[in-house]
Amino acid sequence: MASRYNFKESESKWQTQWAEADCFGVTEDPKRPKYYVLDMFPYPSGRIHMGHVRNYTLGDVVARYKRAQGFNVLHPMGWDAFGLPAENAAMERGIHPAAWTFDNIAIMRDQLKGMGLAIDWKRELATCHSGYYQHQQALFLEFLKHDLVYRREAWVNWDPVDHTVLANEQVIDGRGWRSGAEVEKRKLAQWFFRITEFSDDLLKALESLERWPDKVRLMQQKWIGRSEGARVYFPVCGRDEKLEVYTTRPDTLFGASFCALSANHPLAGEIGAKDPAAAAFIAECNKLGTSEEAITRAEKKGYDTGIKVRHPLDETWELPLYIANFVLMDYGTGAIFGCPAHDQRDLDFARKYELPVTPVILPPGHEVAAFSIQDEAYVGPGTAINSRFLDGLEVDAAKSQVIARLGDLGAGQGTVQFRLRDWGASRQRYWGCPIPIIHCQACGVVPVPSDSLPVTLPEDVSFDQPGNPLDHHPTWKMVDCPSCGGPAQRDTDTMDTFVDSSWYFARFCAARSDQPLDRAAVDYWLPVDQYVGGIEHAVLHLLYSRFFTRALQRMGYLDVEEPFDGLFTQGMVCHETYQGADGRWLTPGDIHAGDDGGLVGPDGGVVTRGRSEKMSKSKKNTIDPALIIETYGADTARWFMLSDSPPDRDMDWTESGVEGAFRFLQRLWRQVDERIDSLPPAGAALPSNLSTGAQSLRQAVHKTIAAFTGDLDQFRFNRAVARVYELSNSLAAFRPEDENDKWVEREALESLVQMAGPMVPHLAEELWHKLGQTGLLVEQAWPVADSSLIVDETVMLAVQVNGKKRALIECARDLPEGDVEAQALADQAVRRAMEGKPARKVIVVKNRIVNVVV
RNA sequence: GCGGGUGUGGCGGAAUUGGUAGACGCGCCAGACUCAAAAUCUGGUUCCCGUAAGGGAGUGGGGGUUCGAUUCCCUCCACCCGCACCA
Repeated sequence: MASRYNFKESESKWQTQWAEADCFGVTEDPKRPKYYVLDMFPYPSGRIHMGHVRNYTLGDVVARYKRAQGFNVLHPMGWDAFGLPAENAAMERGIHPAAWTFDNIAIMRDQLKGMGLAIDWKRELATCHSGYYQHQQALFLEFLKHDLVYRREAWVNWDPVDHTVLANEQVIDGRGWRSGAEVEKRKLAQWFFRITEFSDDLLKALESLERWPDKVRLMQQKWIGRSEGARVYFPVCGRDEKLEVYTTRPDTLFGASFCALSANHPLAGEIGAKDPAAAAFIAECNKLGTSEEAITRAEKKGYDTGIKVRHPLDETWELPLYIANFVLMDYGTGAIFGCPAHDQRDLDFARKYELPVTPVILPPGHEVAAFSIQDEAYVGPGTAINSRFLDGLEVDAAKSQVIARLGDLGAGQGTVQFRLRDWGASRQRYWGCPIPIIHCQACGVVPVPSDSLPVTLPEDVSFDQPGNPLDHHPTWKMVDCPSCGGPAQRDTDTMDTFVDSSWYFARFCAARSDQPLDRAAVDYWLPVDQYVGGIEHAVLHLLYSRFFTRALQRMGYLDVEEPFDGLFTQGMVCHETYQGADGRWLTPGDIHAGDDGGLVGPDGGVVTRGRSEKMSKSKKNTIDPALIIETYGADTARWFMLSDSPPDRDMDWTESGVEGAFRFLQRLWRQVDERIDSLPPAGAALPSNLSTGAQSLRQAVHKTIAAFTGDLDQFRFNRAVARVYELSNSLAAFRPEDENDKWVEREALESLVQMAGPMVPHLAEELWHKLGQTGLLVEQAWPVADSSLIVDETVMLAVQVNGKKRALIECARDLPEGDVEAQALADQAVRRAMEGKPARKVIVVKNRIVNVVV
């Protein structure tokens, strides 16, 4: 009687053995090729969710596979542990953020260990630990020394209820995500990382990231947003001042009919100071929501300042100067010239304020006299008209001509403009890395001396009033100036948590070093060979990390430009959604099948089945991985994660799918269990005289090894899983004819177990030992296919007549074309389909297909 | 609005990158085992006509290139994602 696989016993047993043998602990070894596999480290929110399970299963397959291939594999884990939820927990439940965070880490660490991940836990780190952030503070001061971080006044999103700055991502439809208050724009002194120093580099190097998804590269490219154009200076009438404007269309300069300032432009501020109506308009602009709809719905509005500016190429030509709500302070110079004929916004604005619309670019095939602008601006190519010395030139030629002329006159020059802005990293929060700066009335900004690091967070803080707890703390910020000894104050802001995650991959190389980075270790391990995580970090985290790596290289901390050589972005884990009659979301655990085949809720009410969506608390369609692991085991969860859906696509979590995965693992166990007593011993030599059935099973084994290996290399895990099923099916159908044949059964079973190893490591380890092997499977080299076995001697060729398949013929591999053609034409079904007509043409594709054209 | 992606049986998906469409799994159907159920095993399962042999249609719709198209081109539709007043 076949017994069953006891996953509970087995999983904890092997986890213990791997840990005791320190299988996954690594050190630098220059003699061996290294492979650094990194999974995006989790935020310790409380418990692991299915997204983590998918992410870490994918990374673990790579880590274990590369390890079996002989690489020295670094696969670490840590905690992205600073952030708002900890402060929210403190406010809502009165738990200290540190206690909440460390409790969560303890729970989640156990959960991850229960997944059987091949991780070097000795390198574990948490960004909220002073042992980590002290080095971050040291790096910050290095950045400051190298002028890669600086302080300036900046417009920020201000939540007037919570008294704090919000990141752009925390502003939803113009309102603070927590308070719901309308966000205002305020000017505050903030620390900025000089990411724009590397704009060009960051953009150009995207091309070299061949093992990144195109999608991510494209998103970063758009985000960096390089454009070529010109700075143009418009003299302001009655002032000894010039208005600087950025444009990508200097060729349309003679079509200008106005200039416009952003409401936050310094000149607008000056004007507002004297002109109450202007001030009111500016205030209105600043209140305007930043949400999508607010922007698309907002009417183009302007305020005529009454001031005139002179055209840079004609001092007799005066243009009105407006303050306009659609001009962004963040882009270019915060001021534009308007050319209504060739820009839709400018056209809308010109129509509203009855400004002239002069076409200066003539579309190909049009006559000057017959061409005019109606409701749509013309943005296409053409030749310059109404443009004096530019007339007749194509757009590109006109651009370079006008830039040359502007240069001669000192009225402008060609420039490259980026959309990317410096990274504002100050946060008015408690649970983050303190900025190691002291503000002294006498000395100004003074860095905290390195021997005074770390600047640790005070533990006795209260969250009972809005705003920054560090600022409210009675004593923490009060210090003596390190420079003059006078009374001074600490910077009470903390760093954006994206700073924490911008260098953790490098810290993992020597996680206990007393320096931020250990040069020998980073030189050995970096770059990360395979990074695995969600697409949601396509821009922010992945761009910041690329910037940090460049900055660290410049400062001599490491010598790579790109942190992540290969990037894989996994899809989301989805589940069906359920709603009760009252419209409330119901959790899958409360749903069961009714008698009539429909779904019934907890109270017996009717349940509507909704579309499958990303698992989320709000839709209540989450499945707790802990429950799955408890019921089916970690290997089942891992196996199901890898089956069916390609890893980069969203997948559906279904109960029946999990059960299917569980069934297969049990079947694999049975296949070994039922045969083990009659198998030859482990290590026995290949016998001669195998039956044809055994020979073809051997072929199947080696073909599978070759294909499976290729699939793993390409992240095609779902296909790799299917190949294991196929081989398992072949083995199940196999009947050995004699003792020799049983050698092949052993070979098939051992190969199956080895291939399954990276995916379902506990079961595979168990079976490996059941098969009589003595060492650990994780120490076993990856199987290699015998190339002489993966080529068939005969092939099945499809024969088409006029493109329709009519027959299958079996031929010797590489049979000459003439022989193949003869065999095809002799086939009964082919002849019937040809209806006695002669073949006009016969196409033979070697070892693949024959097409007869009649 | 701009950019990108996806679309194949009841479902998840496969198809050697222009060469036998539907591998593998889920589900379903039938059978075996069982007093029975579960588990397991065997067979079947794109649709239509046909008892069958066989035939026809078929990869979101329409058109094209080709001996041959899920794959390439044009066009339309649906859904998803990213960016969004970027001058």
